[in-house]
Amino acid sequence: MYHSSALPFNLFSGFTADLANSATQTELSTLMNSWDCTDYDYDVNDIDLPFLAYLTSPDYSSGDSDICTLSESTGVSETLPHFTDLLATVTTHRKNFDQQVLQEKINPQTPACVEEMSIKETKPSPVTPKDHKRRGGARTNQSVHLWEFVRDLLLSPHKNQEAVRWEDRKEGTFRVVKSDMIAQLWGQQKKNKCMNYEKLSRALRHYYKSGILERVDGRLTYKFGKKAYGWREDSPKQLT
DNA sequence: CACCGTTTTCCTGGTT
DNA sequence: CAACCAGGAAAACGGT
Repeated sequence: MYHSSALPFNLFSGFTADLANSATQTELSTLMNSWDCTDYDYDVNDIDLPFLAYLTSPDYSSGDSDICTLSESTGVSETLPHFTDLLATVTTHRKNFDQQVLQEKINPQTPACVEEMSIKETKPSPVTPKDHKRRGGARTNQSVHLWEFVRDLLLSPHKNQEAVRWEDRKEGTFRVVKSDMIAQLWGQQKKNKCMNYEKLSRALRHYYKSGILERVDGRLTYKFGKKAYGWREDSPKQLT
């Protein structure tokens, strides 16, 4: 049923069957507590559990077997496209889940955020100089971080629209090709019509300090840092 | 309610 | 001159 090699972690025997059969978040959390994930880079949190469960389900396994076999000679995965697909699948399911949670949180009868959005849209407002000055926003309820968004663009050419492309895939360097486009895409994601590349790039620069991105020479060029995960083509540690 | 992390907004100054 | 880059500062906002 479950393909151990498809998951970016080692799992102990019997774990996956339990995982797939766990009905509630609490059950899943309890189960996860018994698993030591310290050996892996992947940072698992509760929200990932439904997707881990999905990966172990018959639904997932029906069409995908022998994913991510490792070459004995090179030690590198020979079926990387499958792994990329897998990551994309997990990402999609995660997003759907996030949307679902969001929808449950928002009572359609009292659409506070919709109201807020319409205010934002219909009322550019007679701003006083001060009002105009600071109108920040935090991360969205969709829980997608900017760097993950960029990573997903790099991994999903169909969404990408050539806004960003790999400069050196192995090094993790990438280049923003269309700065306006990527800002627009990010703005769509965050439902923020005021997003532009200036602001997006400032947000990217904040990642230098946390190690998610590293500085590299060259305009519009960035590099994934040690704290970034899921972007690698061959990640033996994850494939085990 | 306080605090934290992330992102947004704005800004100044420097570089390509 | 336009487009970027580097960061500081402050604020917004979701999550805990």
